Amino acid sequence: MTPMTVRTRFAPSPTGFLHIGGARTALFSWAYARRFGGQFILRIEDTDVARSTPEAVQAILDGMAWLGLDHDQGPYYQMQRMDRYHAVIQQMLAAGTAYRCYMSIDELTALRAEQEARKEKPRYDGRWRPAEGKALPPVPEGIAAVVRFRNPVDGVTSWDDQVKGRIEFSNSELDDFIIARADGTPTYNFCVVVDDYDMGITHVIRGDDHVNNTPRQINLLNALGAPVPVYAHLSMILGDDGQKLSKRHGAVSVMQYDDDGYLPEAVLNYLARLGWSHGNEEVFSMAQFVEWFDLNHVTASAAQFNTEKLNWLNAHYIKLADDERLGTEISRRLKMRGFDVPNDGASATAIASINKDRVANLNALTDIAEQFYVMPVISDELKNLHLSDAAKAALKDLRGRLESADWQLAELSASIKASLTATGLKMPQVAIPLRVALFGQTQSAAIDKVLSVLGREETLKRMARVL
RNA sequence: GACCCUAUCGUCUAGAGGCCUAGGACAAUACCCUUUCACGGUAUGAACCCGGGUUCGAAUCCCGGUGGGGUCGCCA
Repeated sequence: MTPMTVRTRFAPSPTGFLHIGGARTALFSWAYARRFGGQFILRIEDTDVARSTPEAVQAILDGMAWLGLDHDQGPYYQMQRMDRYHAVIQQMLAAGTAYRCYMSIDELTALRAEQEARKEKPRYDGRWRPAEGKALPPVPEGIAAVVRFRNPVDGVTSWDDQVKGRIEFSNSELDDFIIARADGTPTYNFCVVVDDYDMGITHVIRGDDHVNNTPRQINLLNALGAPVPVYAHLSMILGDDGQKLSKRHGAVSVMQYDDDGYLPEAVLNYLARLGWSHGNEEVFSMAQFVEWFDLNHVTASAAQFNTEKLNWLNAHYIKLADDERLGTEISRRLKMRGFDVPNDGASATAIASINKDRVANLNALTDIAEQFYVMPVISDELKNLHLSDAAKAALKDLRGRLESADWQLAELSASIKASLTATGLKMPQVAIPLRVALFGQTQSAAIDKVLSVLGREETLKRMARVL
C-alpha cells in the first residue's frame, strides 16, 4: 500500500483581513503538510457574494506572504467552481440524497419562532422531505425552491478529532440543511464538502467553530460516496483581556503586526507556541517547528493572547537579525514617516548594530535611528539638570580631543577617558551631558559607539549647539 | 433553551496513574553586571475549579456540579 500523501488546506472567506486566529490555523495546516511532505492548498471561499471583496482576497494573500506560508496549490476560488457544484446538486437530486423544499422564508421564520417559544432547538421540520407513503404539500406559486440535503435521521455520526478526541452527534440533532439557495447558488457546508473531496484533502485543520458543521459534512461526504478526511479542530484565540476577538474588539490584521514593528518570525514563533507545545521549548525556527509539529500536542482549550510574550520574542529575534536587514527595515520605516536616510549621514545598518540589543520593536529602533538624522530639541529641564558649567567644561575638553581624533571606536573611547582624567569626573558625569547634547535625552547606546556611528561632523555640530 | 467542546501559576504551557515537595517560559519582585536606558545573569513569590467515585496510589481515569466557549442562517 502506498503511503497516503497528506493534503491540507486553508480556506478563508474573503470578508476581511487575515487575523491572528486565521493565521494560526493557516500556520498549523501549513506545518502539518510540510511535516509529512504533503501539499498545502489555499482555497478562497467567496460564495458570499455580498460580503466578499477582492481587497480582502489580496489582504489574505499579503498576510500569508508576510508570514512566509507558501501554498502548493491554489488559490482556488469557489466562485469559479459553480458548474461543478451545480452538477453535484443535480446528481444528488437524481439520487434522492437531496430534495427540493418550497417553504418560504416567512414560513421558516415563523417555524423557528414557534420552536424557540417552546424552548426547542430551532430546526427545519422536514415538511418537504419525501418519504414512503407521504403526501407532500402542493407546490406553491411563485416560490423558488431551495435544495435540502436528506440527512440520516437515525444513528450517530462521530469522528476522532485529532485535538479534541472522539466527538459524537446524534443524527436526530441534525436537520436537513440547505445545500442550494432559492437562487440556485450552493451554500457553505456543501461547497466545502465538494471541494475537500475534489481536492483530495486528507486532513481538515480548522477553527473549532466548525465542530458543529462536521457531522453534517461527514453525512454529506457519505452520501457522495467520498472518503472522510481526518479532522482537527483548533480552539480559538482570546484577546489580551481574555475576551473573544471580534471585528469590533481586538481582532487585527497580521499586517498590522508588521506596521507595529514585529518581525514575522517572532509572530510565527509566538503563534506556534500558542496552543501547541513541544516539552519546554519556547524559541525555535520554523524549520524546527515543522520537524516537531504534530496534532496530539495541540491544546484543546482556548488560549489567551499575550502581547508581553510576543514582545519578548520580538526582542529576541531583533537581536538575532542581520544588521543589514534591520538597516533596511529602518530605512523603509523612515520612508513611511516621510523622510529618506541621507547618504552622508550615519548608516542605518550601523545604527541598528549598536541599538538592536536595546529594543523590542522595529518602530522603537526606527525612533532611535531618527534621532541620528534629526537635530534634537533639548528641553530647558534637561539643560538645567545636566549641562552645568562643570559638564560644559568637560564637553569642551572632549570636543578638543574629538576634533583631531582618528574616528575609530577605540580612539573615541580613549578620548572620553582622557577627558575624564583631565576633568576628574566620572563616566556618567560626562556621558549623560553628552547624550543630552547629542540627542536631547539621557539614554542611548554606549556613548563611544554612538559617537563612532554619528560621525565627527554631526557630533561636533551637535556639541557646538550647547557649548 | 438544546447540542457540542473545555477547565494546571496573572498569561502560554509541561504533565499519557507512582518520576510531582507539580517543571519551563512571559510578566512581577529582589540582587548582580554596568558608561545611562536597556540587554544579560542569579534568585524569589505564584497554579492542579468544586464534590463524589475507581485505585495500594489521581493533576492525570469515571460521574456530577460550576465556570468559560462554540453552534443552532437561503453567512462562512
